[in-house]
Amino acid sequence: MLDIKFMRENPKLVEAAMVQLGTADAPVAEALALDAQRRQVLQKVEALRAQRRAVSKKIGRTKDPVEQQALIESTRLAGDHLTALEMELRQIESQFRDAMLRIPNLPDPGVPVGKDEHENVVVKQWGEPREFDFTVLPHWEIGEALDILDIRRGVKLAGSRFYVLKGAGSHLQRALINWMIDIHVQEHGYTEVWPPVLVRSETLVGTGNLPKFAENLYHDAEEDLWLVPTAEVPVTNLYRDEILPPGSLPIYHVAYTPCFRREKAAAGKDTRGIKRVHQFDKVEMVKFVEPEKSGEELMRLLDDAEDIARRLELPYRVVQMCTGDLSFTAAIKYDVELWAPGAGEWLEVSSVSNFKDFQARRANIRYRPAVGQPPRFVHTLNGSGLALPRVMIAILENYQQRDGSVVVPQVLRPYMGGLDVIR
RNA sequence: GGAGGGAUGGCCGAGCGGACGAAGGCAGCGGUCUUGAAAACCGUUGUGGUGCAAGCCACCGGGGGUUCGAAUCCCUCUCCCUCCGCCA
Repeated sequence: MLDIKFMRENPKLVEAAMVQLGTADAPVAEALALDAQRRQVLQKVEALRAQRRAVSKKIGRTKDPVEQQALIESTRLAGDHLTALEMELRQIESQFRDAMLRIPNLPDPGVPVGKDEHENVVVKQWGEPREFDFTVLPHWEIGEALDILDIRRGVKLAGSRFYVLKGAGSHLQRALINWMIDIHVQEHGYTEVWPPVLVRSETLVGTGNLPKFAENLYHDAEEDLWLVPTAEVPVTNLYRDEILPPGSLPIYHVAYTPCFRREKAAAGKDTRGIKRVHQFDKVEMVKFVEPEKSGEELMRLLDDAEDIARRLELPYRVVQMCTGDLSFTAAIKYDVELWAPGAGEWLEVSSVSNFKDFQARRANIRYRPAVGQPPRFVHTLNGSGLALPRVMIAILENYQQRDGSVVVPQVLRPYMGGLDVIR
């Protein structure tokens, strides 16, 4: 959520930002009009309430029953008027809030301006794609041949875009999760969290997934609970409606969760393999920091994600999103992409964003800089560290050998009982 | 799932229709005293909205209602506790 005061003072700037984001349909003008209306009605309501309070106090003090009755009669009509106005105010406020919740975050001034993903900027590349002296296979062929990935049976159980890992495939996944969390906790300074993966609507509003992106989420109507699309949702909301005491920041959390995405919009895209599925696993990093620090914290968060790719010795590149490809909530965002030789493409395995105070406003997450000082909104950031199925794809495709076996990355071997080759 | 009891400021806890943004205690902060500290004493301490400002308004778990007036009465939701049932 944007700061309404900032919007009032800089309407042109906000409108211009919406054009850059390619979301000129965002209800900025509507929100501003509702805000003006809201304040107008609010002033009337407050004046009437002040008046009512004064009369009521007088009624309480009046001893003479006749005089008291006269006062009650005189103010009854004003009361009805007030009730009507209050109802109007409530309606305006709810419309106002709804409009505010549908306006995206403003891009950081440093974000390259661009129309869509074609204008994203590759800012870094690490590692050399391996040269193969045999025909490289895509991960689904490698996985099926080794009997560690069973897509057909996954589909039997749950439908398209579901899969089953088996034997060393399952073990590799478990190893990756444990190893990644250990690195982030022991070497990057994060505190581990194991949150619920079913959450309430308010939780999803806090991170910006609702109200706008309900169609991408799984929802249990009976209990009104939602399956999280990422650990970002429960972990960011950990401190919703709280004022963190002085000295609390920065807070770094890392969490593993399964992630659930309906991806209705993506039907028909990336249908082969496990690149785009409805349920996947992910290790996610979330930071809560002071506003002045979020810029540098973003770069460190990005490096923490890259570090995982480097340790796995997987070639990767870092791409900065242009304005047109920025997510709804991010002010600035980088993707880490692993090279997948089998499919011949770069796979997004991490999306590292600074949301500044956008989520903090929605979720009402504040901190007190020092005793006696007023609270301020924190800045939130997050990044995958990393998304499992695509790391799995990259490992299978990069580490494949002529005979169909797959070498286990050095760093994972202690987590796989010393196994060095899956065959 | 069934029966009952609760939710008040950072914490504990009073208030059950008007004098309550809310007694009292604790904690915190400032001060007096002290070589320093403790004790004692005095003072002070919530969040937000709105307005140029003085100020005004809102908030006693959330939302709605009754009333001239609600922390207090009614409805509803959420959460917590006790007992029974069920359960990995």
